[in-house]
Amino acid sequence: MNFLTDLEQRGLLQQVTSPDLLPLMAKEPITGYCGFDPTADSLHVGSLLPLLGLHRLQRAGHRPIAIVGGGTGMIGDPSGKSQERSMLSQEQLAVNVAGLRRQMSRFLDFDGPRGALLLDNSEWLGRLTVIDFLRDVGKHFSINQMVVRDSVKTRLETREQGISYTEFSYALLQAYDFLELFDRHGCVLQIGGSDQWGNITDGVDLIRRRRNGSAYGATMPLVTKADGKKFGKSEQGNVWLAPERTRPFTFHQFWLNADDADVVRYLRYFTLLDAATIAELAQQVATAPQKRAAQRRLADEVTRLVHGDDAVRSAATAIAVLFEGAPLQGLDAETLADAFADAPRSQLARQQLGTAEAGLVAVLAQAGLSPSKGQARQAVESGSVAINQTVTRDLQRLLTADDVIAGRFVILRRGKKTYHVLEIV
RNA sequence: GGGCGGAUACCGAAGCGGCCAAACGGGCCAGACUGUAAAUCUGGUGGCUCAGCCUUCGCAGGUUCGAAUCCUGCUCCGCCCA
Repeated sequence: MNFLTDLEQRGLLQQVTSPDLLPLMAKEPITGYCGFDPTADSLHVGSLLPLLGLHRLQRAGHRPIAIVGGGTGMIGDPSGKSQERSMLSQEQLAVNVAGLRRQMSRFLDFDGPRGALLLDNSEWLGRLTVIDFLRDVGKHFSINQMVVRDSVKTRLETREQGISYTEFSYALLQAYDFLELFDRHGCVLQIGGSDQWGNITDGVDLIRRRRNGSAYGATMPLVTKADGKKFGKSEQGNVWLAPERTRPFTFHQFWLNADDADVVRYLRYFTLLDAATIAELAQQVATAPQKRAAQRRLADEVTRLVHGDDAVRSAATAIAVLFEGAPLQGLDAETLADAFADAPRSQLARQQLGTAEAGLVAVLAQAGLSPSKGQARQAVESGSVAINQTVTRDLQRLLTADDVIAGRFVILRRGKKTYHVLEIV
């Protein structure tokens, strides 16, 4: 399917710079790019949209280029930021760039005639001299126009924060990136979030002025939530793509917990499922919301894209155990450790089993499941504490060898979903 | 500089000599319900060796059998007057 039509049908097309782009892309394969800021060593779910954008571009027969902004990352994009960015050190930047490259490579196919490219713009920005930049790029930009741009204007209006000359110049560097890619790789398209519109059109304009060339831009909408909260946050904070930062299970849960009002849109945005499949799932949201078929599919699909099949299977096991009352006893140590990978863990000496040190109340407090023994006691009395998924209200309960499963674990739970893994050593 | 009012548990806010670990509301935790949801209802919310004991009501000292409550000094915060 045509790239733009696909985006449009998914509600992913916010703006396009020119109607000429659609026929152009229908006629021949083109090269398009998207840039990613290395502000951290991992992307988060918000970046999935542009990343999948490149993936869809490639699927539609075009060549994608992903840029990791090693150069622009040293400057900081003022778009959508209410205050001046703190500068990253060179070393941190290098670490971040490497992290992003690793993640992005999952989404792109680097082989073949339309193999993707993964570039770092410090390659050319690092070589650019100030004088050349001011003459060749700066000359084409009007301060008058730049100061009325929202990203700049809001910062100019807030007197305390203001904007530095450095960040003010960011748009020019991004425009220069586009020009460079146009020259080197014949890249004629830039995609990005809707907050990138201004930066993208700057590039398009620069290419026209310097090369008399035609280049295009397309933006995708900001992801919103029906309840008005910010997308991409879980209770633990940002949802990252890096498994070290956000465990695959937590990642899976993030999508599984999508609101009914959001889930169909997310299926269109974040999966590669076709329209018919999504329509069918939408039907199920309407008729049998309690089954959450759409949420399950969404979570599985996105987790598969980001973490692979194994992560989807592990998540299924963990869900069965954590929420659906599947027996723990049959599980081997590895599966068990995996299912509870997110849970904090502590250790208990095997010889303490059956002694006062292994008293349930004491262990709960020590493990941090309850802030104090007094509260641990209340939790036990109220029936909110379970050992290996079995509720006990016995304040005198001692953990014994019989409680140890898979040879070395005791799974403690307080409330519905606060777990702690006690490892017997 | 002078006058007045205030400082209470995570937050807001009652209490003004014993019945105060401290009303009430919010938040948070848990239980029921449920779709691992929302709403609702119920319970809990200083610590412990828990029918008892210990430490808390801005800080330090005092009066009293007994103080969050009275007195003195100090710190900070509001308002009013110079």
